[in-house]
Amino acid sequence: MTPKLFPLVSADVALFSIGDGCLQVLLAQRGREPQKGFWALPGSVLNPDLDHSLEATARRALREKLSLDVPHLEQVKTFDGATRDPRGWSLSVLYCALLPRDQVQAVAVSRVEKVRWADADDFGDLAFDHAQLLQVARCALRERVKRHALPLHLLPHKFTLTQIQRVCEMVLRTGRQDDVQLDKGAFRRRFAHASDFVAVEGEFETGAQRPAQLYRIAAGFRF
Amino acid sequence: MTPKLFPLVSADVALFSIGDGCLQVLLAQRGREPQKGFWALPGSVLNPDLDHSLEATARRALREKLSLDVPHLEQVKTFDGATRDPRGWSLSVLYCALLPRDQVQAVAVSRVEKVRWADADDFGDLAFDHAQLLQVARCALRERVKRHALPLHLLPHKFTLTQIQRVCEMVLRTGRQDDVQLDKGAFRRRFAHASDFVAVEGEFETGAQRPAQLYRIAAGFRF
DNA sequence: TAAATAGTGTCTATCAGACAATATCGT
DNA sequence: ACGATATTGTCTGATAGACACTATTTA
Repeated sequence: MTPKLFPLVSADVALFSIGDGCLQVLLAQRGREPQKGFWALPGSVLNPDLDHSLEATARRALREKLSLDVPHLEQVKTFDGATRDPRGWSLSVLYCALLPRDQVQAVAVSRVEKVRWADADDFGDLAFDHAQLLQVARCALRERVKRHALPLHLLPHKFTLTQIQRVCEMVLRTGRQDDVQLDKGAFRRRFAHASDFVAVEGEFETGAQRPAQLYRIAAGFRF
Repeated sequence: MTPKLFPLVSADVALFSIGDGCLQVLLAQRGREPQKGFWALPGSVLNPDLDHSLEATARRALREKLSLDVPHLEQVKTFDGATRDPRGWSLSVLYCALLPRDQVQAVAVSRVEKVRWADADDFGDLAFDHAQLLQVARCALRERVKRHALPLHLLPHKFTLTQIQRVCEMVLRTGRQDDVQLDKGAFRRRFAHASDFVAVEGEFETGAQRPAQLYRIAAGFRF
């Protein structure tokens, strides 16, 4: 028998994806007290017998509850204090993950928890201090893209330059109405010498227009 | 009697200052097992009865052990796992603080712990995984200055533009030998419209040269 | 006057935003 | 041909690095 956990240590995940033309985040409905029935970020309490690290705790939460495996999980910030959880002194490490929607069957597969996609800028009330956690993760994501990092893991395996740009615009938005428009020329110029992604020679996205070159994430890319 | 802590939760602080012409960090010698006698970042185990938050734990550590109070304490990253501390599953939140040397009497005052200033890029072996913690804090500090944030809290109350520049160069260095030289003109131009600090009218630093205007941190400045 | 450092000005390469021009598809 | 979007090119203003020049002190 392992000793009782005190303080309460857990890992929570802000899992972002693109859907309905905007940035969305995965929420899970709490199945037990406290705050049963409230929506919250998916997460799990540390199990020292199973988890070598809190990142492992986060991965286990996604795997067990959502049958989901994410490539990159990044620590965002730690939230702690005596009053944030009614059970007492608690600490939660917030992680951030990005997934292309076509790799997320979570909503369909999950029988353990009720889950839904929420607009990343309009998600309503959440359990505990999770609204604050989510806002911090959302903001961290926006700041990274502002610093010219590319959220390529929000895109499908193959993608066009215009698709990257649209995704960046969605991440940069601060609300639903906001209309962030990046300049096409400037945006493409930035990647003339970058190596985050590479062209898939001979493959194009077709449509009622000139075909668009398809790209894929370069080996070694993180974030 | 409070329940026994499990996992072991603590807060550690990387306290930077300028001394001996380089960026230094404050180390404390461990006074008890495990790793007694090893040098480590100052820190303390969470005491739920005293600490409302882990930042409070960090402040308490500085206050109790070093008779020190810092204005700004910033969370850097959380380190955790089953093997980083011989006592078992542990978690430590790393904080970063900046202090002008003339406000640090720690080395003289402290009778609780033996402390010393170490070169921030050459600090030798440390207890537990503290060498890694320190490297992460050091790197985070460098990145912030690279992004044009000013580590004004490393400077004395009043300072000259050249002093800011020297401090930035020290922070940007990656090692002792490295010779980062910022351009004076470009450096000053950056702050023509900035509001991080303001001139102290009529006050100058004198020497064997043209007197230099003194500045002080503007109200509301963080970091 | 010389040495030292403060403070300012100039030139240029680079880059981002704005926007125009051209290319290549489906219909 | 036309509409739509991809891709490329041009112009311009802002900015950073390099470096030179002037200013003001002590010795």
